[in-house]
Amino acid sequence: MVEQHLNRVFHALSNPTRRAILGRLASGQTTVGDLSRPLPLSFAGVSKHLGVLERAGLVTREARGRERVCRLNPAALRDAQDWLEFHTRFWTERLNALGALVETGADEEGERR
Amino acid sequence: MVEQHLNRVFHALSNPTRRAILGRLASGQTTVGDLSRPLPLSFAGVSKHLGVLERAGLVTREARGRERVCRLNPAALRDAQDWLEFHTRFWTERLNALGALVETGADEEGERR
DNA sequence: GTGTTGTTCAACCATGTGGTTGAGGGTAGC
DNA sequence: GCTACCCTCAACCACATGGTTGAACAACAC
Repeated sequence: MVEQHLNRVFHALSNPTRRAILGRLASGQTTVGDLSRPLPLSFAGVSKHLGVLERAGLVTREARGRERVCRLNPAALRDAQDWLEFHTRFWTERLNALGALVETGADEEGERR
Repeated sequence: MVEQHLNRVFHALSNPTRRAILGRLASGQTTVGDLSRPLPLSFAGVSKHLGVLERAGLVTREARGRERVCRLNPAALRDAQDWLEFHTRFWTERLNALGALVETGADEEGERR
């Protein structure tokens, strides 16, 4: 269900630490260790954040020896971006149309009473 | 601070009820009552959600008599959309570049060890 | 005035979140 | 084998979230 996916992606993005992790990952794949080194967080804390990002489909973790290599998956942002793009465009057009209506004397408020 | 704003917007969008409210609001301004009527939620519950959306700057509430009229503010989506657009583009380009590197025999993994 | 309606607020509850610590499982190095 | 390292998991804590109910307030209707 796409709704569920949107929930997860938006929630994942709502945390600055997780956005930082994504930013870090954008400059290349890394291990969990490298990822957590600069963060003011415990190892396990970072691992939890990665879990959230992974459940949202934004990153993948893959075992390589005793390390875990983390990679970005930009495709997972697609749904969220589509949602935002559609709605900003749609809303803006609607609001412009309403503005035009008001200017011509019609009263939009009647629509909802 | 834009970080703070992103937190709030993404968090506001991470809830399906709130996205439904936004969708409903896209077809015209409404009162809190009209908004909560079709939702399987108490009046106060909807009011709380509106508080979250308002703090994120996504909607505005304005008193009109004893009612509160809710309106969309599409501009507040701008930051979130910009963030997403920049990152999807940036990530995708990076990943394509890495793919090209790998194909030419260079090993990107050396970058982070 | 009284009563009704629209809305918020405060208090509460269950659950989720972001963080910690400590234990433990694999893997690498010797 | 042993030890050291990378990482996850389970348990815990404080606090936020999403929901409820009931009280309160402001404005309309009479």
